[in-house]
Amino acid sequence: MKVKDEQKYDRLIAAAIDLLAAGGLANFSTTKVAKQAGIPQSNVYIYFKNKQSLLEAVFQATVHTESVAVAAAIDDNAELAEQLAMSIRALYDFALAQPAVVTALQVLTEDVALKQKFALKADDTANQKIQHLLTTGVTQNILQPVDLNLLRYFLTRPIFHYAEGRRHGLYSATTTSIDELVVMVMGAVLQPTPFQTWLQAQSE
Amino acid sequence: MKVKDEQKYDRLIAAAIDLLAAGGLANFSTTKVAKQAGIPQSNVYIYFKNKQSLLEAVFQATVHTESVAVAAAIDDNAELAEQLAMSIRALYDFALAQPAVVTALQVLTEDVALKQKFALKADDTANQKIQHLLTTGVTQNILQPVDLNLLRYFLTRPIFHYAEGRRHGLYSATTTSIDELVVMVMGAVLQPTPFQTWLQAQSE
Amino acid sequence: MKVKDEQKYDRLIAAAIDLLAAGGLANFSTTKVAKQAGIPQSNVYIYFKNKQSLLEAVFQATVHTESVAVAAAIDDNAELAEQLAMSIRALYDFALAQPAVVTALQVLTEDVALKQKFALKADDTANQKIQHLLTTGVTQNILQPVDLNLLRYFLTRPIFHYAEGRRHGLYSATTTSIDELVVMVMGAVLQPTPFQTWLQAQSE
Amino acid sequence: MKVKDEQKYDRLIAAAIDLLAAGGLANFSTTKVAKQAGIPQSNVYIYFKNKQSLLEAVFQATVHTESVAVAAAIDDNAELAEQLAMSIRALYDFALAQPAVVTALQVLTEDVALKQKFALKADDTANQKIQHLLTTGVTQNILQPVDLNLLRYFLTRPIFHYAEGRRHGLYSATTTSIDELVVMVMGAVLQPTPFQTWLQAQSE
DNA sequence: GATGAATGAGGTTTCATTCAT
DNA sequence: CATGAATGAAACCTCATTCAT
Repeated sequence: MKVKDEQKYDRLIAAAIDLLAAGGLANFSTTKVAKQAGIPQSNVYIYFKNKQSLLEAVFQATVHTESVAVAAAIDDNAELAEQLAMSIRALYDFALAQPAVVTALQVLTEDVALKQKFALKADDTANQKIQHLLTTGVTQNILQPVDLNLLRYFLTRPIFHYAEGRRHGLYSATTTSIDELVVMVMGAVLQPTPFQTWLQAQSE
Repeated sequence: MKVKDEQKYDRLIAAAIDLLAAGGLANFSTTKVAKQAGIPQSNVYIYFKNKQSLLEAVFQATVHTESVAVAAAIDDNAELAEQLAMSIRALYDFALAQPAVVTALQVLTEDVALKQKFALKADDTANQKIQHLLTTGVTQNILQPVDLNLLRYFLTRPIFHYAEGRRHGLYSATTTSIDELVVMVMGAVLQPTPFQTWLQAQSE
Repeated sequence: MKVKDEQKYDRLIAAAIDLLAAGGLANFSTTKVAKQAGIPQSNVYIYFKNKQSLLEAVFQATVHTESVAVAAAIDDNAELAEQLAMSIRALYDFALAQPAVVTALQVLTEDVALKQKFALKADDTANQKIQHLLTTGVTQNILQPVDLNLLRYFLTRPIFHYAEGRRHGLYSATTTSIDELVVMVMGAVLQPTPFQTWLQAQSE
Repeated sequence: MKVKDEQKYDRLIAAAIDLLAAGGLANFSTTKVAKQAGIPQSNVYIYFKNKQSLLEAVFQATVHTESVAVAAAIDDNAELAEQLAMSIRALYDFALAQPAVVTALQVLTEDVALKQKFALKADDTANQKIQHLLTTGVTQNILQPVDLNLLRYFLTRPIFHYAEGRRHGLYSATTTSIDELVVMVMGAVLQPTPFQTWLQAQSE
């Protein structure tokens, strides 16, 4: 089942991302993916076992792309809180640069029927780095002592939402800036005292 | 579109909610809705112009139910910050009590293809009450001075996410309590100083 | 089954004519007729036994309207050939004045499934007058000695076709005038010698 | 849309022609076509993009068949007027030999909703030949100086009408012969003088 | 491995007609 | 008589998946 022509494989993934971003899961079909990729319909089943399997691959690909973009933007030498702020801004930039990837990822993550069906690849180093950042933050009493999934939720979903809102004109830089969003997210994930500290560091 | 037999209308809405909650938009069909409601499929078109129109009705119904539940739980005499905290808890209770309604609402709100296609009914008084709360909060420099949509996002989505996580075992009361979630959300939406004030009021 | 509210009856007929003219039999339905007439769907079955019966009534109505218009325009004192020419021009004027009626009639007459299912009302005096004209013409060796139906075909269909062509820009007055069409039709229905005579009378 | 199994394609076209001839556009459906062709309904969409596209293919096929039959019967060495007379008789013979093809073509040509939606294939040589005949006739002052579409109308529709009338008993050889029809059509399309000339040539 | 063909199920919508009120 | 509701059939079209070449 694996990959003779890697170029076609990639084209299928890319087409699937575009399709998901444009119409959501409800309008997603192997037929459309193949057409968009310029590949015969039945070829989808050479590269993927079935529709579900294709979606899983899309999930892995988008998570990975996003993690890499975010991890790359983090300065390891900065304060932990500052590293988080950086990750938020990086995610925002990424969401503006690659809206389809982000939207596709959101579609897949949000879907009721697929929820938690997808297992994250354990060996994604970029992903691990971010995970490590959170663990450390909790241990050092900088971050709220809650489940990492919840922290991650606050650090991603609102940013996706805001980025999409900006792209579609729901938000504008004047009514709601990215700086304000960063403050809000930091206010949620940081413990009160580190939050104050971080705020003062910002205003200097 | 005048409806005599309101009972069937209601059954269709209820069936649609259940279906959306169970399978998302991708697995939603008028055929299934009708079957679930125990009604011939073509009857759906007596009560609704088309599929889209049915979804719109579901949207209105779920928004309304949720707004009512939340608005009812708010004590008008409490401090504004405290009213917000109440609304968060009310929303959480509602999400646990009526998970299907909340999930259906989320499915409809989150969908790429439908996004912002649905117009909120302007005359929903429960909804207006919450909107008013936010406006006042911003004017009085208690809430972050951002677009009301973004405030509302923070005040709903994370709660839905957490409630669903609790229901599915992703979160448990010991690793992450609702109290902690309330603090996080308040940290996001309140301005730093009112946040501090509110925190102290909590610990007393 | 017959007609309490004659106004609604007429509205249904008129709506049916418009519908047939706009979309042909393939897009004709009792649902659409009722909607166009602003009348509840099920009311169609008060005024007409069924769809077929409604179409039959439309047929009678359109044939009658057309016959009256044509018959009224014929000068009984003119030469027989000239009377025919008048009828051609009258039909053309009528087709331009009431395109929907003419098109609906054509749709009904041309349809394979209905063909010759409709019996012409025998008591239509306007219709009888034209029929009489043709009989006389054949008897007097002015018209070609063929079946009256065929004469009538030549005296109507090409005119409908031309009128519609004019309305839709297929023909224009400069490339093909109504005068030329009259000559062609007269050339078809008149016997050669009367045709020559008629032609000379024209040029004087 | 490349077709391997041309046999099924042809069967679909043939089934469509029969269906159109039997019931007109109003009773035409892909379901029925498929059933008549002995093929699953969804297979229609392997060979044709949609219903409209199937009808277009039927149109091309019938026009082509008819043009070929007519063109083949024309003796290039005969007088132009005589060639036209030949084409009329050829069309009549064709209409008797292949009534379904002719009726289907008429149904498609006459329909209000489809009118002028179908583009004639420019590369149909048989069709071109007839068109050339008409152009020449007009240039040489043999045919009436009108739009070619109108000439073509007179040279086809009445013949179809007559042939169908014969088949259904509306006309019989004794009341109205094909010879008489030829004279009528020639009287319509020829200019008066060539018409006289042609008539005399006939009686010799 | 690649591809066009095949297929049966399912989806949305419209319809003609009937019925109860 | 008028009308909204009801219904089952049928229409068009798309899909996921399999198969033969």
